[in-house]
Amino acid sequence: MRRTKAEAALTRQAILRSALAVFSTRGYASATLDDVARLAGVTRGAIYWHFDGKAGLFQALLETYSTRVTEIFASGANENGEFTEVLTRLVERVLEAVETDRGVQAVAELALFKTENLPELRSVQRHQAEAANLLLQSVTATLRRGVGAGSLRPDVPVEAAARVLLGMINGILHQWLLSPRSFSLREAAQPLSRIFLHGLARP
Amino acid sequence: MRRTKAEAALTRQAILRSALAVFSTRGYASATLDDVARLAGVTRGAIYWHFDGKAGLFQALLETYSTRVTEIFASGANENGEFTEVLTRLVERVLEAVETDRGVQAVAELALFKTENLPELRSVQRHQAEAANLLLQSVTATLRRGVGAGSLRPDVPVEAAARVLLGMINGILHQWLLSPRSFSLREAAQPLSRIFLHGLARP
DNA sequence: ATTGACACATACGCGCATGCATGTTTAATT
DNA sequence: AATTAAACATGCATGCGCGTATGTGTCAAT
Repeated sequence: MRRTKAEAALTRQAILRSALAVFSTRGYASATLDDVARLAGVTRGAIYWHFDGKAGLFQALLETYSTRVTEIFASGANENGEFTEVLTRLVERVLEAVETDRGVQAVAELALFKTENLPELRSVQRHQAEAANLLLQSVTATLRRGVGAGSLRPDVPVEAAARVLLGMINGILHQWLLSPRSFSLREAAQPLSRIFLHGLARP
Repeated sequence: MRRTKAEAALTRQAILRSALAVFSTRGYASATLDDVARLAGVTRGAIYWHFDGKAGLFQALLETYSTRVTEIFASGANENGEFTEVLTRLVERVLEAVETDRGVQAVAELALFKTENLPELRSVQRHQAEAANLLLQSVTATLRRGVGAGSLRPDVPVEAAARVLLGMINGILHQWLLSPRSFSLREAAQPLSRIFLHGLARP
């Protein structure tokens, strides 16, 4: 059954797609590799060939979509313009990505709020924690630049403010993900993140 | 081995304490009833006598501590005084409870951010969702009263604002719980929630 | 004093998903 | 054309943790 390389890459993608669906509906612990395989139209043997067991599949899944989110953040942070506007747009970008892209949405749900701490997922968790810390440092630096440029009040505790800002995004995401999409992410978050950022601005 | 009623209640408490420790370190899925039993100095038989299996134990654990949190919320919401002050104090109360009480802390971690959606926990999840919705309605009503009393700007979207406020708390909690206690909850959150609430107040 | 229920301990069976060790076919290499 | 190895499928062994059934000793009541 040796398929061509293109076919192999295709089944790999199919496995990843199935894994996304199964993991996000059943959760990691309850999901079985057999479910993933059958949904992809293969057997567990294919999974063990392409990935390093269950944990390896999960990690590969997270990496696939986390790069997309980091791209969004990186592109947003390097924009120029009025300071508050830049951050507001950044928030909007991220939330829009989550709201429209089902893949990003499911992965965000898995990585942020369903992080089951099994021993086999230790390395995955460390990876996530590093990414979160990097993001915090990035936002902190952005706020610090805002203070330096004089557009924010000098007495703003930048790191704490960055935590609150990210926490706000996370919190909104949490609310939106667990309630059955009862409200629009952007419409709810945009004016209020503006309020918060406006509170940081110097009078 | 028929212990007296007092002794039985004691072992029940011991089981709950052990369950809290084991579930919060290993997570629900990875935790085993044998670990819980051995930590409590009993066997699995005792657990099955006092509780309805693994899911029942988990549910009982959550209920034990969730009542304490709802008490805090209820007591805070019925205070009177300047509107912004009341809400600020409420936020502070909740965060203080989480920061000081290890039990509340661990349960918050389990219930909010490690909610593994196994089929056996469906009823638990529904219970949590109901509680969250009730809380949202409560905060929304409080904000609406603030608008009615004229202390908040009339154009504030109350429900969205309530979501953001709760989301902010959740987000901060999330940050604080997963990072190794690298900052003080109250010190970080208090001034910034004040900023947000001040932004809602009418000029 | 005996009985019965209580509060567990012990023992058993059971399913189930994982990991690995093989087949088996076919594409690529020479 | 023959050999190699890729890309899986299949089968097997294994362990682990849950649920329950049953034992067992002790307290309370008659």
